[in-house]
Amino acid sequence: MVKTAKQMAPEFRKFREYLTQRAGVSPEHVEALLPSVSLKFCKKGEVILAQGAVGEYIYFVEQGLLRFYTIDDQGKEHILQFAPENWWISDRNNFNQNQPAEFFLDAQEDSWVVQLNQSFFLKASEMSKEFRAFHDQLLQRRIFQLYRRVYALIGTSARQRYEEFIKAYPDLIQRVPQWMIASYLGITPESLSRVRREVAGK
Amino acid sequence: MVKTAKQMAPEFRKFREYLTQRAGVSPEHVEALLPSVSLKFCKKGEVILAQGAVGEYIYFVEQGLLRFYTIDDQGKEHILQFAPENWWISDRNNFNQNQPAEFFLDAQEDSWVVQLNQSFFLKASEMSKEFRAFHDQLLQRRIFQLYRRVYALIGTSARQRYEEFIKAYPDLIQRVPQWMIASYLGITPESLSRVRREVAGK
DNA sequence: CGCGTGATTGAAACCCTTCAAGTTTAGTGG
DNA sequence: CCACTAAACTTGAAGGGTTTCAATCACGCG
Repeated sequence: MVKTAKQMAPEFRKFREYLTQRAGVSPEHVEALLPSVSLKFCKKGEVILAQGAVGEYIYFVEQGLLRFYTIDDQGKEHILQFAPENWWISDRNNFNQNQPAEFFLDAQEDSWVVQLNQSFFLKASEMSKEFRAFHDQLLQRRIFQLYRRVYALIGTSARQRYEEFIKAYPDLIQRVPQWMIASYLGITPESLSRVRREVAGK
Repeated sequence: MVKTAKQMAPEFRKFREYLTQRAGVSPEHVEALLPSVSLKFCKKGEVILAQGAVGEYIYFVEQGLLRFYTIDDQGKEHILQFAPENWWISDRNNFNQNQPAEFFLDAQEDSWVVQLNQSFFLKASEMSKEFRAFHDQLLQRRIFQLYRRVYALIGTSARQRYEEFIKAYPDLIQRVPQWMIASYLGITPESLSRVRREVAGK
């Protein structure tokens, strides 16, 4: 139930851990940075950033699952990214240029997110060489991941993409409805259903 | 002719301009950084980085046009990115993790490229706050551009993708053969030919 | 229990690919 | 500068993968 989840506010547990363990930021630096970020609870289905809005945050997922997507002229959703725990997500164009957001961001599960604004990144980069290097690598890995996805879309079949997906994100197939995975893969739910039957019976 | 182009070595003209004008790096900082980069001439068709190789550079295109692509099991090329003048390109996974490159990089025209290694980026970030901020934005813009491309691939038709392409990169259609544009768009050369006829006669 | 959402299945249609042939264009050597 | 050749582009016909539309089934939740 929603209230329950909300009562158990995670108090930046994962975020703290992430910064120290993965990014290598010293605990002192982390504590110095925490005052300038805020924690937000998002109920399942809540739209965090809407296309056309001007937001000011990048989000880090403490708990739960976000969904980054767009809606085309025919009203069809196209999912660009899932963001489970320990992921960063935002409409980066919006964030950096104060342009209206091109994509939507909403909560696929009840979630806790850390909201980070420009000044957090400026301060963190100023303060910690480790953060700087880590953040740089984070962006580069995302670029790389996206090139792989582009290749999958231009170079492989729906079936191959599905098989890669379940290998890469085995947990997600438990957590999101099939039609969203189809959307992520760039096919219809019907096609995914057929692909799955084919894959199962081999 | 090759020799001629080589004789006219551009001596970091665009690179210098780029760092001062676009990245906002001070001329003194630029001059301090230049000794640690090198200029390389690439003959049309030359493979700069091959899949499986371990490279150490990120490239900035002074002059010419590079092509970033992969080759699938059936020997078919899939172009992930064109890099004309003033573009940065590399197999970033390879660069950062010293992993074997997953993609190929070659010269589509006789080109001059600036080779930048890890230490350049470390020094530049150390030295110039402007470079740091700019490089960060550069990566974020690339991420954004790639999300757009993913959307185009999962959400729009071959025809729409082609029309977007000529709007976004009008110069490239003059400079690369049609079959490469088809490859970039994720369709066959035959399909692109038909799409073009359709678009022309409307 | 009934309703809504998600998953499956079938049949027809569609977009794009494949394969094969023909045409145009561009590059090279004489 | 022409002739020759290879590469690129176009066109057609057939085939395949995926979509669309419609109907049915399964399930969780009030």
